[in-house]
Amino acid sequence: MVIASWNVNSIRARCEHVKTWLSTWNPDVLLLQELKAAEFPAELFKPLGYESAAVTQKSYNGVAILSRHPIDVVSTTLIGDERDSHARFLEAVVNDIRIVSIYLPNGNPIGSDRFVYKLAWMDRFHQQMQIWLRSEMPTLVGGDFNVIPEDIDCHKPASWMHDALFQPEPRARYRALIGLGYVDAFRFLHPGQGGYFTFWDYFRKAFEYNRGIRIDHFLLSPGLAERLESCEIDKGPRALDKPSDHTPILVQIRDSTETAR
DNA sequence: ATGTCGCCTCATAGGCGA
Repeated sequence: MVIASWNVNSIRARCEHVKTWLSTWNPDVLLLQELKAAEFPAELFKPLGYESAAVTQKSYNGVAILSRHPIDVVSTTLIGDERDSHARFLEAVVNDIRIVSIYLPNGNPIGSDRFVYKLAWMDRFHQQMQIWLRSEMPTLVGGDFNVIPEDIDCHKPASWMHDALFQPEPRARYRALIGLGYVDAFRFLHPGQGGYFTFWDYFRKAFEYNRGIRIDHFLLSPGLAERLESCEIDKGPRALDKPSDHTPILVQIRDSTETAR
């Protein structure tokens, strides 16, 4: 089973890119973030064989799950704060795997209310991740985590020193998720390898010089990590005309019936 | 500080968020 994730920075602006990419790769599941629209255009993807579920709000945020297989939506909100109205979380079950699409708060500037919200969101997320570990269901969380996990996950640490994505607090919280037993799919299969990014700024020819950051991640529960086959970043869409500032990341998961090698 | 996108509106320019 192939599962991909892509922050599209507006689904309206990127619908042609997404359709082309789906017909090229034919993933079983595609997680989307930053829809930036009140409605998700589900009908655009049905002719390609994808059903969808989405959590949306006007102008900001928004997450979705596209799938060739039936989607059973479990939750559209993150636990721990009923007043949190941001569209950043969608939990579903597809093919006996819990699949979660997240758009973690950016948190800039440091020290602002938005930074406080980011840390609180990560604390609530940690709680939810802990609860999931107690269930039988294998879990995959994918999306824009807005966290640069380590120094090798950015082109030049000095350039990100004053950015919320690179601060000790969110990075410690990301490490704590790994501490629970979750596996960062890309880093697990490509240990110690720098220069692999999922986001490049629109300005200063950042993509041309590969000045980027790795902030779109897949976290796999321990049992699911044993079935991890591959994890790759597809830089292709970032090179297109009118691109998103992010590019897709893909994981391949073996069927649970297949025997381990 | 700046760069560049995409969204929205006391809308065709400017503010906000990223």
